[in-house]
Amino acid sequence: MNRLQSVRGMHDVLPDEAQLRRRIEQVWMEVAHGFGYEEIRFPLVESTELFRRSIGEATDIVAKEMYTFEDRNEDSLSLRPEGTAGCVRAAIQHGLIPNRQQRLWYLGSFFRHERPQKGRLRQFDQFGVETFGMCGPDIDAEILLLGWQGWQRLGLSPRLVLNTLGNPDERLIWRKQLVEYFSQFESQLEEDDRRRLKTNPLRLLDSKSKSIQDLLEEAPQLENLLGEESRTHFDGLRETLDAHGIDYAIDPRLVRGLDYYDFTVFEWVEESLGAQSALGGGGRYDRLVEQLGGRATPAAGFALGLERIRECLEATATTAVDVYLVALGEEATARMCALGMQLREQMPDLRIRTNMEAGSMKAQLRRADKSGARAVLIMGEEELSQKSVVLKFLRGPEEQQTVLLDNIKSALAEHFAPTG
RNA sequence: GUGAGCGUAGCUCAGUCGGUAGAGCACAGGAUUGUGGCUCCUGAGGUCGCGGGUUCAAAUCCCGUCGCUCACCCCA
Repeated sequence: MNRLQSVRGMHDVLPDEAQLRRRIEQVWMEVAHGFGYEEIRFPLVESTELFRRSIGEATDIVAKEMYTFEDRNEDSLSLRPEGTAGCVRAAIQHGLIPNRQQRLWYLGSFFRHERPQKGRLRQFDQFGVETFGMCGPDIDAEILLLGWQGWQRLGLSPRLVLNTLGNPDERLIWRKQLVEYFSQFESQLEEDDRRRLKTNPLRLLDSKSKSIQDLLEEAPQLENLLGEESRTHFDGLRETLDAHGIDYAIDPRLVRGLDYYDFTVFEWVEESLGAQSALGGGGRYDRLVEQLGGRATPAAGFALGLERIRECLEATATTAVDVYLVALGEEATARMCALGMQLREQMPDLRIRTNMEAGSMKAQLRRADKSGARAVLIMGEEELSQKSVVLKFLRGPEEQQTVLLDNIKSALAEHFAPTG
């Protein structure tokens, strides 16, 4: 019988790392909160149809990376591979969209059946924001400012890469020109690139193959096809970013792999991560709401890969408790347990760990030391009869003292100032 | 889906020419009875990823498989 293990590409998060993960999540939740965004939660499973219609049939995500299955009613369901589709579906279903502005954020797990590697898991966590009902470049700028504040608070400074994909008409023309251009060189193209030329020619732009990169030098540029609206939008976004002193680079080759983007697209990139270097990305998707059955509504958003962000941060986990409770003998153990409950009620910020499995004084103090506790309370026969407890400090020069049970709260309060 | 490298104790790793396993850290107990950390002693802990093959004998050689890592691909 094989030893049970987690499924491929789906990792456990152990206590050391969990703490850092929680910090990252907290930063983003607080930043979104501070911008007046509201939380939304939606299911991990949706009908497969939803993802086909939003992300696009031809994308790799839908074509070969989804966890798709039939349930007992023979309905085709899929584990969500990204957040935007489900968020939009939920917003439409509950009337969150028409005739108003909406700013939402979400946090959760997503699933893609890809070959795992650094920065790429089959189950991964994302934080994302989606906004509806605002068509100007100022909302594009706002979500970038929101992101910028998050990076600041985490002490990171990923490179912001920006591009515009124009409107669908402009893009269609560009796409045709690209296909024509690359078709001349079809015989020189590698198999992957030839396939892309057929199915998703825009993706040739970010191909890593040398031949493509060389050919791109002379390839038709979308910039030359952009109309008034597209230009004004992009310029407006850039002005706002400049006004806030936010650094960015324009990369005309940034296209992204989901079909629903228009106008603005962007990524935050941290090169040191290796091949999977995008910490997050997003853009504007003005057609998606209508495409999914809602009233036409402009929209913009982004998503961040929490595991990748974690990779950039040092684990400085401190799982230390504050106070460790040591007791000798049955009666003292029971009395100490009660004292612990009392103190947790009186001082809810304190982390108080009770010794289990008895053990000698030596063993208990050793566990206290390992727990990282700054102070320990000790109760034995003597203290029991005196209605007192020994307060001993493990980390500082303070002498240990015997404290009456009635005074223990104030004695602790002297050494553990309430935080936050 | 493709390619390369790697799977030995909880962790990091050693293991020669095939002769059925070791270290450090971590863990538990002790060094005169109720005081942690440092030191010393002792102990516990291993289906050598899994399955098959070759052999008198496999952690070691061969095949398969699962997993990890990195890259392609793709994206967060």
